[in-house]
Amino acid sequence: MASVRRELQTERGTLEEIERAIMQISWLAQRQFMQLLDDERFRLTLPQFYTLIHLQHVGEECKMSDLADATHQSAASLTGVVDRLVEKQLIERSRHKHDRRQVMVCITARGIALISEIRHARREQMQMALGQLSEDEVDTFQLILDQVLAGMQRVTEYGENRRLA
Amino acid sequence: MASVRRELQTERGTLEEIERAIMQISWLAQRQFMQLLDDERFRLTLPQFYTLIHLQHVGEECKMSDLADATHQSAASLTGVVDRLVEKQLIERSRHKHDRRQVMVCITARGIALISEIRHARREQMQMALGQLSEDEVDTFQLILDQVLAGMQRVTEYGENRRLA
DNA sequence: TGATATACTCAATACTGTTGAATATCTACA
DNA sequence: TGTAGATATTCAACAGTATTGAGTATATCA
Repeated sequence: MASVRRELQTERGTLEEIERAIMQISWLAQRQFMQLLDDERFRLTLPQFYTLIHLQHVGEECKMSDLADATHQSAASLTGVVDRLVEKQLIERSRHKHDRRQVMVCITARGIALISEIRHARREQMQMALGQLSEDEVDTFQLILDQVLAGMQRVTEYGENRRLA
Repeated sequence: MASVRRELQTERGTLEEIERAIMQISWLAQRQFMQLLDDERFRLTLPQFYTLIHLQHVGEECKMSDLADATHQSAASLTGVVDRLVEKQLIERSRHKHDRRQVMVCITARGIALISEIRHARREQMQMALGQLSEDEVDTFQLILDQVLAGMQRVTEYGENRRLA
């Protein structure tokens, strides 16, 4: 941590370059993925996809509020997203057995199948994007990405804590 | 390129991990940045910001259709985005001198100042996200990111070419 | 001059995001 | 037991953005 701080003070270029690159990649990645998801086979939006994939990842039924936290959406907008996924029969809504205030959501077999199709379609794009990297670079990249992801999750938590204060 | 293809066939885990990490980082980065831009000081949306920052980057007036291409938005939605930026006096619209069909857009001093403020606010988040990386890792990360960005831009171009065919 | 191409905007519709209010249900305490 | 307060979710109203296709203005070329 200290090393980056120091570098930031003395030579601010690299960090700004990375910031710029991450922003551009994020924007581009979302745009490209949005277009892929708009294909007639899928007809999903980004929030719908990220909601669906989280449900597939946890593998069991999930509380609305937990789902909202995990996908970084407000409970209010998640309601609409879930409405549309239920309509497409990709997920199912139910009530918690004991606490009937809680709405539980679960991915269907159809939802799992769709995600698998999307991942397959996505692979072609990823191969092209990462095609110029050597094997070593791919490995290094993965390690660094994991750390960046962890760092970004810290930012989110910090922001939430600060909001409470 | 060949090396990644080969690895994909033999051991598909790494590439999928990277795919997952890039998707998560993109989603998270956009969400976090969205919240930052929603601050009362800025009140911008993501499309508005990326449009503004492209205008600042080119530094001179820019045709609507070029701006749409560069920011990966349709001409139709860009019209609305530009409307709102003009309303906030962050950019200005004018007509091309010779070809009066073309609408030219240019960032104002106020727009430049706002971007500078946003960058400054963003820096805190980035420091926290990248804080765990060593200096070497930061340098390596930057080099790899540039290649990934180039790769992703190839994907976009490929997609556009294929759409024409 | 008239036909066609180009550049952009507009209109209708769908989805997502925000806020704050409304509803239902649970919990705890007198 | 009954009721106040906490919790979980939805709803309603509104703004922004994406998509499509139609409409308008201007330019170009025969």
